[in-house]
Amino acid sequence: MTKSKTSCLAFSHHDHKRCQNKLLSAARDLCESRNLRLTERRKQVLQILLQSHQPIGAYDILAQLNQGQARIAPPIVYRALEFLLEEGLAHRIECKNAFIGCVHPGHQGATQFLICKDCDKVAELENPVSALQEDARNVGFVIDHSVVELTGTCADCQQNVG
Amino acid sequence: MTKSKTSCLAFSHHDHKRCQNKLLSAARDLCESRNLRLTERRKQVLQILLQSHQPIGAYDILAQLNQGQARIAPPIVYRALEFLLEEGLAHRIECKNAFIGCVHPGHQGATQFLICKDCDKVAELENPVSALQEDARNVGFVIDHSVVELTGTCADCQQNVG
DNA sequence: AAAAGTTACGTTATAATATAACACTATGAC
DNA sequence: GTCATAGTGTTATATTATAACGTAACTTTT
Ligand SMILES: [Zn+2]
Ligand SMILES: [Zn+2]
Ligand SMILES: [Zn+2]
Ligand SMILES: [Zn+2]
Repeated sequence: MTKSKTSCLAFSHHDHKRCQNKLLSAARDLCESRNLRLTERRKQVLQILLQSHQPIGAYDILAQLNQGQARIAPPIVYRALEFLLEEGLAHRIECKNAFIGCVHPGHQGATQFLICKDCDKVAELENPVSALQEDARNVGFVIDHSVVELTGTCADCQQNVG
Repeated sequence: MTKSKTSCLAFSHHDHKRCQNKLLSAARDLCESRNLRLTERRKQVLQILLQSHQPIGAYDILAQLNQGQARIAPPIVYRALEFLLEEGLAHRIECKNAFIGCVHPGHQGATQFLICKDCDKVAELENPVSALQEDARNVGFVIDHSVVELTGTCADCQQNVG
């Protein structure tokens, strides 16, 4: 019960400013502990990802970075994203070609996403996909990476419409 | 056991020519029963998708269609794909931006894919993602569409390497 | 069968997403 | 300081996808 709530951060009302700060600081700690550099660029991109629990496209990130007089190019964004994805500080939402900040940085194992098609918020779960894993094992398939993206309507949005 | 084997067509040695013919003919039946037109174009694209159990990109499909003197353009392919996806005769593999023929046309419900990163073959399963569905229900999320793509190494490819 | 309505196809142009290749700069190790 | 490496910046281009508009083909109605 408590677990579910925690996992579904995106769909529960919370102090998001605190949420952002906590995640940013967790990212700093994680990088320090792994002897990696959370450079200014990487931090900028992570902060943009953490602005909301909605995924954002690489070119939208780029646009935000270029809001001032800066004129940087796509590779800069993609490289920062590459770093964040590798370290598990962000995730790629395949069905949207977009990216989102990880809400439990440092976690091990696979992640699943609940994507609301109405408010566009994305919640991150951490269940084992047990039945599938068993099926895979039965046919001798060794899972390396999983993409589990469930699109639908979150509780809030159901109320607002129906 | 038998179920698993059937589901994992892509990873089991089989008479693929027969497999193709069966699936094409199933597609014809399905369209007829739904009063839909499996036009020449749509059939062409489906046949290309059914050439193998590996996903293929829209532009590769286009290239095949343009092998003769034909010079058709992307929208034609995307429209045929749209039709096939809507009718469940093909699937989109999100993590590859590619498409694959459905191996059990007419099936109801969600599908999961096992994607071998070595031979690139894709098997289609039909399990309910029960644990996840329960989690979703617990937070009041109503699932509409699911993307489940497990990338790894198939049994054959494990032998060939390790 | 002509007219009208609808679905599918074709073409052009362009949008949106992503990467290759190469040069420059900062950082850490010695 | 020199060197090696990792990170950034820039240009150009590849890859994937769709908007917009016109034509052709099938269906339904009359
Ligand atoms: Zn938050
Ligand atoms: Zn919602
Ligand atoms: Zn086959
Ligand atoms: Zn394989």
